[in-house]
Amino acid sequence: MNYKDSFREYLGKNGLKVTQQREVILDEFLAAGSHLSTEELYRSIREKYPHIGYATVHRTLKLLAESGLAAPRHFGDGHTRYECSNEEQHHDHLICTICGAIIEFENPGIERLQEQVAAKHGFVIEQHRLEIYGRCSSCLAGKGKKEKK
Amino acid sequence: MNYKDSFREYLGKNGLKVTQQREVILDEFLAAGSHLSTEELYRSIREKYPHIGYATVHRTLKLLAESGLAAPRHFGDGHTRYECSNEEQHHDHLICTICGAIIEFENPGIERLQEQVAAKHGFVIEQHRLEIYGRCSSCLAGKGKKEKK
DNA sequence: GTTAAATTGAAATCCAATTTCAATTAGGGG
DNA sequence: CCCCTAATTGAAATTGGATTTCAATTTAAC
Repeated sequence: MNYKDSFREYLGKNGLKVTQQREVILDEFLAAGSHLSTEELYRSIREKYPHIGYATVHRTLKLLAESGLAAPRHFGDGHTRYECSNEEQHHDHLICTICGAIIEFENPGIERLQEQVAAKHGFVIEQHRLEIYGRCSSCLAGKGKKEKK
Repeated sequence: MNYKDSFREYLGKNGLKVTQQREVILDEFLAAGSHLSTEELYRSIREKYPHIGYATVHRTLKLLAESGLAAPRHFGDGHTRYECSNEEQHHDHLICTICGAIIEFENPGIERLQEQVAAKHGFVIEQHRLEIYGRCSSCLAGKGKKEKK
């Protein structure tokens, strides 16, 4: 089942309605690269659909998160960003402190060690967050390539 | 050199002044357990020193962070928390989603794997943040032990 | 002691997130 | 297809922690 159907199903099961705005916002969310902030997605949508308000974008992103189709992230710039929860596998992030690029990665070895650490403290893991901040290869090579993410 | 002297040295080198408030706030910050929010530290200080304002606590914590004596953390409850940067070794956190307890841990193996991941992407690490959220042993055992951190 | 520069603290401001509320829309029932 | 009620929308207002403003005060160099 695709994203649109999943979202419609979630809405239906919860007595919520399928609206034009929600459809548009989901489409644009999927079309835009991941890790967009509410503000960025709103600006992007406003170009084609000037009648859609910021509050609706905000609320729809929260709905997507509740439905499990999107996941909120915080990378320290004060803006909540959302990414698609497409992959079944958990992933973490490399964030460039120069250009803001965000690279996803997976590492089962790290996950395994985390489980060991948790077990040692009698902890049961619900979720985790690993963010590595530094300089990406582009910024290290030609400084000034100013990739805007 | 102890914390107080380190802080005084930092202040001196930067043309800043050693004030009673800054001394008190550093003392209380060191005395209180780590991971206190600005608000929590302010409340704690206010009992003994009602004349010290929130803004001063806030500014002093930022100064401590700039001087390298404290490090700001964000654990998702919307409050900035500060911890002592005493240990030379980097550490990460286990956070209980029930009682809010925060446990520090170190794991060189995880650090090593992070370096490998970064290298694979041509990334140079500046810092990282690993937070593991879950249920601590106390909360798993006697539910209701309501440890308030 | 004098004095300029730094600091303080109460209040104001900032700003993203969130909520309010009147007008509009979805969609089940008839 | 129309009605009707609950859900939704969007502009504006509100929230809340972080930060700044600014007049009064304090530090510390001279």
